[in-house]
Amino acid sequence: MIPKLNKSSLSNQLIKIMVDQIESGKWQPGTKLPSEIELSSSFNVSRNILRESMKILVNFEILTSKAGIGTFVSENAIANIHNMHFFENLKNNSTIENLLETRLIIEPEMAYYATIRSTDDEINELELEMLNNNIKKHEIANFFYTNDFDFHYKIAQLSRNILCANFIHSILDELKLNDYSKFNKYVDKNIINESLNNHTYLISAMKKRDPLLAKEIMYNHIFSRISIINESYNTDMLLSKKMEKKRLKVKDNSSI
Amino acid sequence: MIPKLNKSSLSNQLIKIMVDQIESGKWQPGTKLPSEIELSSSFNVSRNILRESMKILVNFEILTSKAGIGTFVSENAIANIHNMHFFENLKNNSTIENLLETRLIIEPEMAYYATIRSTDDEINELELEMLNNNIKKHEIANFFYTNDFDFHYKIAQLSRNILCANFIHSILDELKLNDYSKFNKYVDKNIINESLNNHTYLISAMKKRDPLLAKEIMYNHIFSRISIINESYNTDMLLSKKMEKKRLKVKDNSSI
DNA sequence: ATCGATTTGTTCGTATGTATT
DNA sequence: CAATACATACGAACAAATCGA
Repeated sequence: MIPKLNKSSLSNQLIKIMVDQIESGKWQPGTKLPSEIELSSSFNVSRNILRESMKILVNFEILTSKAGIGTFVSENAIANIHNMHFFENLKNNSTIENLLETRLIIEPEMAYYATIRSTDDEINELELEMLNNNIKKHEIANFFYTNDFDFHYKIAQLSRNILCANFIHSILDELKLNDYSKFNKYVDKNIINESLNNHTYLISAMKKRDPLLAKEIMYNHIFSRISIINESYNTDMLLSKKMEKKRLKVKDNSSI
Repeated sequence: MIPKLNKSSLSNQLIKIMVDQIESGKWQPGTKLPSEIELSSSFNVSRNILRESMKILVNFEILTSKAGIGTFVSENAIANIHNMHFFENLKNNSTIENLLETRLIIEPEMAYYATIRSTDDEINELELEMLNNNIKKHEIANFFYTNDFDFHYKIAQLSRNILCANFIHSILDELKLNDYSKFNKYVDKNIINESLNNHTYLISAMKKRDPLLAKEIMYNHIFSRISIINESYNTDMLLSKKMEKKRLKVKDNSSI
């Protein structure tokens, strides 16, 4: 039941052609394009199909159309083409190594900023939701990971850095889609409980308003999770990070 | 000569409506939509307009169309809606504080990974380009910032983390667009030279294959740049980061 | 200020190719 | 094979916005 590949519809080909025109500098930012009728005849397609392609580029703000005047290459077309490529890579070319490594880079900082910027009420609410989810996971282990991602996304939101929060949201989504099953394969009760303890520990750090501790907990939390997957896959992706870890002085967690 | 706001074209309204349908759960992932004819008549628009809207959602992989079968809500529609929102926020709702803070979060790690993953040839090439750009900047100070961004983007590329590299690329683009002039306003010869020294220093750390040093240099480099802007704007955005800096032990740079 | 030319925005009718039954 | 349902694609037309004479 695998559907055929799209073999690139006409409008997709048109998009590529037009983006190439801009990237190659033949269509400079600010210049006015030929009219839709001219373009459609020169591309040898109907005006409707051309419009469908242009609508997508307009949506990315690579082109801008003004009724009665014409269509222009937008002033920041190149930046928006980068954005489009970024978006495409996020969907299609993201490896699990890249995704996990990105979490390791960003999420500890999210914990840091969440700790210094969230209100007491927000922390309490986060704790409540976590406790509720912990109860649920004892019933259905599968649900645990969904909630785990939720917890991480909420931390990112509390950081007040919308960009990074959105980025992490997309990263977590992508992990859910690509490797949800693989994640679950290597999970047992002990790991779940360790993960939950980390969450509890992190919240306590936030309550103490100790951002550096929160950052460290988040780092170790994600790192240990990656290590499990890493060992299972027997890859060497994070070997260097492991070396770094030895050089970090890790605080004593026994106080909790 | 300011053009009127679009007052949301028909297709834009349609996109919003359809995304709402999916986000609210009325259109579940995997379900088949009514045919284009039915939809266009129930939305009271022509088929072409409907198709223009659907093309955009198909492009985001929120919907998928199969000729002869129909259009479906894609299985990972919600994730892709997040991506779409992420993309919109990146374009429209990114503040300079968010952008700069994101650089401070990610770029030091990019320097870290670039140091352990780039080849000797790549480092040499980077150095050559930097030296060439340094000569140029002495002639036209304005060009300096473009080249500065280029340098930072190349470091990110060398990290081999495509996701973060793309992200940083978009961030840098956004900064160029939004605040290029403001950046330049507070720049004098001394700052440019300090910046150049940082770049040289960073490359030397990469050559020594000292990732932690590279990371620290990058952090301090971006931090000091932000501080300049920060002081000029007299905001308190990075107050907490300043406090943290006091707690970091900074290596002695005199060896260079 | 009106008119006409140009261009995008929108609609309708129709034909074709593809998959299901 | 035939009938059906649907997306894909084309062409002609009108509406609305804009600009210049």
